Amino acid sequence: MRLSTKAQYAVRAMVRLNLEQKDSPVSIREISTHENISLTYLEQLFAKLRRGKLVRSVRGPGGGYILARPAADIKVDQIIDSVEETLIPVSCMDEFGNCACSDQCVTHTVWQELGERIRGFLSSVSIEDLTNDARARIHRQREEQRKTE
Amino acid sequence: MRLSTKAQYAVRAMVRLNLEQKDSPVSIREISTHENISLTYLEQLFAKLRRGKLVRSVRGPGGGYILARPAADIKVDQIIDSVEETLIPVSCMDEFGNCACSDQCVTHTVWQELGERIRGFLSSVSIEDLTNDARARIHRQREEQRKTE
DNA sequence: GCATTCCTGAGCATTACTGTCAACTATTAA
DNA sequence: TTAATAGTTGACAGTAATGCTCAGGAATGC
Repeated sequence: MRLSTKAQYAVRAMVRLNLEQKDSPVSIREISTHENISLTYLEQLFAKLRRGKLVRSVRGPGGGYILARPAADIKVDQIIDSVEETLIPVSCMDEFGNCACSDQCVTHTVWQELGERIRGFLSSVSIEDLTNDARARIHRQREEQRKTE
Repeated sequence: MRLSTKAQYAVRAMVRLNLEQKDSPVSIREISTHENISLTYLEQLFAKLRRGKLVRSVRGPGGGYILARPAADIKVDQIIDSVEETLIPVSCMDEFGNCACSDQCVTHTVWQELGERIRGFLSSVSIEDLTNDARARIHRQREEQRKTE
């Protein structure tokens, strides 16, 4: 029951993009350095994020990526959808809860409800939330570092 | 974000065990037929369920497995734990929410909370619940079949 | 003792994941 | 126009996990 690193990377990259984004686009290289993710792999992920209309690309010198919408309007479940990771916990079921099993699954209900809870939670969390959270954590760590010095 | 079939099989097998269990033990063969799961594979799963103290085994002719506790006291998360599937969505985090990442994960919070929600939900669902649910579904299907005849 | 059932460990094919590589296209500064 | 920057695409390969089989062994009831 693990999220693929692809999905994790995508969320981290989006948060980082929002952290670094001021007025100008943020290059993939910058995100790669900060998050320690392979540059070529990030290219793949951002292609998908662009197709999912979560980011826009700016080409040419000084180019990079920018969020396509305000960070508060981008939810974690949308990011995961964009990189084509499913949030449905079993493979015999589609997104509407229909089950492909020939005879009735005796366990249908749990998985359906579980999927709904997972999506429900992830659709309630925005990039903005996570960015604020990250800022607070970075701040706290600096404070503690100062104390020990 | 898929549950392994191992975990799904284990839950289905437990529900089936409760469905078929009257006074005498239920053999793996019986469960295999009903749930259409390979017999030898089920043997592996039941070995783990036994180690997890969710079932007890009775050897010899007429033997099989019985639930180690009342069905209402066996929760789905315990079954999944027994077959060694994790409910933590990311690999850098342990069950207490401690993160192994060298620099701080900017996305730590979501995954931790998501994991807690998943476990919270699955620990609220018992084998008894699922069995009742399965009985109701079987009943409903029979009714509909009668109508179309 | 013999059939039935559980028990155990080794092994193996397939798939999915993670990432690299190489070539290409688009945009812009100079 | 040309060089530089940056994104775009598709093929592919190594690794790890998954899902499952097989071959035997051990306990038990009749």
